[in-house]
Amino acid sequence: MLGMPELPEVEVLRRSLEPHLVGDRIERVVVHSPALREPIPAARLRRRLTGKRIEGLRRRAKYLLIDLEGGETLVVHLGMTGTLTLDGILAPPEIAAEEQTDPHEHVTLLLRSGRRLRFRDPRRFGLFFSLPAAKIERDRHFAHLGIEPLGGELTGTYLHRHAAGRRGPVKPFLMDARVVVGVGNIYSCEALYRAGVHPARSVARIAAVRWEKVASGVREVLAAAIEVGGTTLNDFADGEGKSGYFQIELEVYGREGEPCHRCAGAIRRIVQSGRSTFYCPKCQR
DNA sequence: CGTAGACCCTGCGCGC
DNA sequence: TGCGCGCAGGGTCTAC
Repeated sequence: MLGMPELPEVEVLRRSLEPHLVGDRIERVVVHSPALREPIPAARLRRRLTGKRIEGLRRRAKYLLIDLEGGETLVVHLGMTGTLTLDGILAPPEIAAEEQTDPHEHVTLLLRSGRRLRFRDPRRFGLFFSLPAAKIERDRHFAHLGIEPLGGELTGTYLHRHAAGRRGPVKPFLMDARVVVGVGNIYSCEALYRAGVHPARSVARIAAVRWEKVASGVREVLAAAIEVGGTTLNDFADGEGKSGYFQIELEVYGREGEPCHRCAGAIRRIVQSGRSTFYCPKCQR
């Protein structure tokens, strides 16, 4: 399985759902199985969501934020295997036919339009809860989060400054959400390949010019993935129920032993912080 | 304080 | 062919 919902996938989902959801209204909240990484607060959701109009969809890091009339915000995180699909006109027949018999469907929101917004997550790494919009910034899921990678703040200078006083390798540093959000395992590998920086290189040993390349590597690989519609995943489906679709070409991730597209040398795999890292030992120093 | 590791969970690929 | 094992991993919490 290559990849999972990372920032580009969530952003693509947001864009695809927004025009269909805004203006619709949540008629009923049905929680089929509350068991997730954190239990779904069924009673609160029923109380705060029922009857509310959907005002807009935002994204913060990999969280999808659905703003509702009255100031409540529905927070959805897809974890590794979560999907959010809108059925009715838009869902593929096999999903529509399953109705609520799908054992992995955790929540169904019945909308006034007659459509249903379904959240399913077999591996249960996702999150589904709500809170007042005004409290998001102070909520423990959001309070520590760093900058958005595509908001214009991600520069070499920013990374260089945040690396000061730190010692670890650059790849886990890039994945640290306190520094910059939304850079997961796949895209951190791809960004460092683009930048020509070795994933095990200490952040204390990266010069300003190279930090600039790391920053642009992150920005460019994420922007490219969003443009293409997110990387394809077996488990991922966009808001209209299509499973995966187009895919940006991954240069290193999942390509251990295969030839580097630039130098033809073998891509190598190592483990950092318990996670697979792929890189080209010749092109990345 | 900064970093490393455990944990949550199930589908799937692989080896025997 | 069938089965069992180990890997996949974001985010939060705990341990050092």
